[in-house]
Amino acid sequence: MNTVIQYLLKEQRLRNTRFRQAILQTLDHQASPISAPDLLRKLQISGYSINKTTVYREMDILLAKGLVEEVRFNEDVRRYELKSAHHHHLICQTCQKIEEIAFAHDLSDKEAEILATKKFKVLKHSLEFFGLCESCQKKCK
Amino acid sequence: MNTVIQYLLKEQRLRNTRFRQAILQTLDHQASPISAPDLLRKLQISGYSINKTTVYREMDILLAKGLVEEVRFNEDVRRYELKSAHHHHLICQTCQKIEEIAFAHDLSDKEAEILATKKFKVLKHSLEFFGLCESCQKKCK
DNA sequence: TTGACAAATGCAACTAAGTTGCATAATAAT
DNA sequence: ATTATTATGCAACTTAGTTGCATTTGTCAA
Repeated sequence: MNTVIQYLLKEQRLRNTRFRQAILQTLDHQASPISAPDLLRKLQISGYSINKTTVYREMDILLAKGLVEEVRFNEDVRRYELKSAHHHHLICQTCQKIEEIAFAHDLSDKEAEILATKKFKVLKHSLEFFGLCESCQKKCK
Repeated sequence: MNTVIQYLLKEQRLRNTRFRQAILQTLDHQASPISAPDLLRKLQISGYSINKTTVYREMDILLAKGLVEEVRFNEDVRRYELKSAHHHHLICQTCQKIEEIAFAHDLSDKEAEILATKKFKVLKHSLEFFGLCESCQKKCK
């Protein structure tokens, strides 16, 4: 299995279980953030007889250890992605396709301004764009 | 009751019912976005014997008619606020206090860039800041 | 290698948000 | 007042997420 993942587990003192491996592998191969229910289904289809409690608890652990990041779009579910470079998303409101964007836009000046004027210490932010992807724009014409 | 609300209802051809009035008044007096369950509780405490189905359906209607806006923080509930000037929020991760910020930051250049490079037409965005409010910063020291 | 301890897992029962179908009540226009 | 339309209540439902407790599994030291 992925040696980077192996290393991260060692570093965080997390046991190297088959489910944890499978979850991290799946997240790694994922092009966009996935929800716990989707992850569960995906793993079960792949032959793992894993329980939903395990998936939810695992996401909590990985979040706490800083291996994954939680994002939330305009949905009733939380989504997760491996923590890497901080990025944002384009969410199509028609076909629900989610695309990541490497975002050059820097908000640290803004966050400094918020601290100065509002005395609020920003620890993280979320910035997501909702609209129409290229193919859905064409369909709507 | 508020004549602005009255006017909006006329304009949108929405019936002027006591529940709709109460919901709009409540939203109007709200300093930050409120969830449907909270809104329901608030109305019931105020003496309205209103059903949760009504509240949920009402929010759908007001959303569709463009009278309210839906926002979502890192929670399992949707929140609603009267649609006015577009603004963003500071959400304290310790005491959960939510503050609105009138945000001078303009993202339309960014959205134009996204259209040009990604062919994605942005219809709306969400930008929220999570961190520590002034008093929680002091407590954590 | 083995034994012991801590971490991981399954199961069942639970909470809470949000939805739906259908019957009834209230509103607005004529 | 009559009528068509919209709003509402109720009950039953779906789904995400949580919790307590019993059991299994991984890790590490002896």
